[in-house]
Amino acid sequence: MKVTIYDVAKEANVSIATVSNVINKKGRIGEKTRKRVFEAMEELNYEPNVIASALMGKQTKTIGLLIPDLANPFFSELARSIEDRSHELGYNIVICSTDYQEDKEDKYIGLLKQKRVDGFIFASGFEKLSRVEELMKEDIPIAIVARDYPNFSVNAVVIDDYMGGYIAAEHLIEKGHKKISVVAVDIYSNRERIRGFNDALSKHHLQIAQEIDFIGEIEKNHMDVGRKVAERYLQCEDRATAMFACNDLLAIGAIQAAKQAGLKVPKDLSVVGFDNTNIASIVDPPLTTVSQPIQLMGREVMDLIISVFKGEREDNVRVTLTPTLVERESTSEL
Amino acid sequence: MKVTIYDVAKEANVSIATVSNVINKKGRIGEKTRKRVFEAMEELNYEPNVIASALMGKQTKTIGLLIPDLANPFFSELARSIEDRSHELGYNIVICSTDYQEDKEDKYIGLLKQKRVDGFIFASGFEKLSRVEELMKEDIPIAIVARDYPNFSVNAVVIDDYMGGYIAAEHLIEKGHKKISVVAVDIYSNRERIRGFNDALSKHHLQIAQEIDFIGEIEKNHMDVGRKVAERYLQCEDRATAMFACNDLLAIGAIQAAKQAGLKVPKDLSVVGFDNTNIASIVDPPLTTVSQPIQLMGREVMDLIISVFKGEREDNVRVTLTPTLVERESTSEL
DNA sequence: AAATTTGGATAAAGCGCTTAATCAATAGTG
DNA sequence: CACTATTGATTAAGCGCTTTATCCAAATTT
Repeated sequence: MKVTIYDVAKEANVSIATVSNVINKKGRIGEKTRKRVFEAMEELNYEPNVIASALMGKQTKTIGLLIPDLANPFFSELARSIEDRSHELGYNIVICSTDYQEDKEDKYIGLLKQKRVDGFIFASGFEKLSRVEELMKEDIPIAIVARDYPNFSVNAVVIDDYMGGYIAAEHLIEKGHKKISVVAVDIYSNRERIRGFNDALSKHHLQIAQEIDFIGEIEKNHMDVGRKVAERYLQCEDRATAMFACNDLLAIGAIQAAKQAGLKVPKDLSVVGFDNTNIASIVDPPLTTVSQPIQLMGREVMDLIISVFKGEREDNVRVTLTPTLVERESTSEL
Repeated sequence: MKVTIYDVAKEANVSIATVSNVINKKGRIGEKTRKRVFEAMEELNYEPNVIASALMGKQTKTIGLLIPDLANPFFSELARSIEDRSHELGYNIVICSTDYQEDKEDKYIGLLKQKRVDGFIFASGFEKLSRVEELMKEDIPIAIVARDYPNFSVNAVVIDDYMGGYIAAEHLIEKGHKKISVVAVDIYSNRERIRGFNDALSKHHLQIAQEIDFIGEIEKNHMDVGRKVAERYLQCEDRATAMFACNDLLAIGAIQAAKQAGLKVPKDLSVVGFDNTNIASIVDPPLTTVSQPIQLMGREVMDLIISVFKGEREDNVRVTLTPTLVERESTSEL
């Protein structure tokens, strides 16, 4: 049988209340009693039942993490960094991949609420705020990462997407490019990146070479999207000499399309990506890309939600991190 | 305030036992009462508290998944497939990355036991069986995936590593290669793969060109390992014309080393990888690799552990899946 | 010496649920 | 019609813990 607090109490000749107090470092306990209790716990190999204490209103020490797709390198790296920090702080995370589908979001949130997770971290991919608002109304701590909701007061760790797009553009402009097109799927952060990108071009009296060609549905495989879109761009006469892809996967797809069309990257076409996932340095040529500080984001968002638990910090804080350009070999002078 | 089973009972004018019974489809309940209870639940927006029912000995509907590193594509893809199946079956998984470190394994197993997960899935990376045996002694369901322990009776979903190595060798031999070296880190499945590889070579009166050069510690970054090892191999006179890398990351590292040395892949050096992760088709040239059926493995291991919960299947089943060779462009005729 | 404080422990209620035991009322049987 | 089954619902105990109120004895104060 599982050993309970009763067994420990009996073994140590004290009441269960005392054992509980020893464990939680609460109330006054004599030195010898404390020692006896510890010995009894050791002796019996006692492991407190988190379930039972959660039922009494304590934390479950578990946090729900919703991401679009765990198999996507950006999110698995982000999840890993959140995981690391959560373990440091004594929490576990349960990860759910939503595939950008609202019914899945609903289902997972429901499941996790029933399990009384201490809070939720939402990573990107949410267009609708209603669910978040609902949770906030129920006083369930939440934090958002890698996704900004301007005009909405919520705990969030974000990067400056606008700036990310801006520096991508500046890089390309510096290299002398004038005809630049954009590869993106239509989600919020990309719209911000494009806005920044556009503004940088405007400043230099340039504009995006082609109408942005969003693929209808947000397909699971961004690489295919990148390839298809880039193919189309490359077919038109007077093609662009550079492309800005709103994430690394899209960029890689674009590079593949270029290669297939017999173009050399970066000689014939420069490509800059976004995210700086591990694969950016794996591909050939290594990708010039706007780097998101993934490690830092994970740590920050975890710390943020923990501080909410503790009531330490003012609620609804927005932490903005800055992206940086990592220059590798997929871009060159025109 | 959170709405409880008591509120529902009062609203529906029945006892809490009745509410519990309609929720769990147990005992006899009249049609009208059932309806009234459902209406009350709907009305009050009732969500059963999994914590409380877990305390009564029911499942937590949560499974612990231990993997070496969530940021490694093979494992994040595997985790994703396990996650998908677990959701289909109404479970959640909590993922822990162990980095091949025993103290982390211990810590996470302890944490998850306190949280009363229904079972554990161990994915690869475990050299020691003691912890697994301990859990089995405590009657905690476990299953192992992507890691074989021959001579040990445990629920496991594995691929035939020996065969994987074997077909890799045959492929290279067919292409006319005679001088072949092996890139690997020293973990169990790799030793099996190499054994199969070796046997295939022997059958053709060949042998591995170079003493296998295991890097001491299992570094986090397999790509670096692959690069370093391959560099060393390529420096020696009479270098091999082909390499077998025991996973895709190692293979990619090897390819990078080859490129750096001014060699063309596959013209000057053929490389075959192992795993067939998503990155295999991303890199340039696309990787010829031994494919593990990741989707299937995830699904099978989940189904396996569930069947243990239900006592449906004989305990300690080993499901062996077969790897297949996916030929892409990193290998060619000599 | 009596009154008060205090350090150290306990009894008991309750968290939200499940379930075995029980019971009331109706239906079925000879 | 008396008696047993059957149906449908309830009572109450208990899962393993936390916590508040309470208590007792020894130490301190007056």
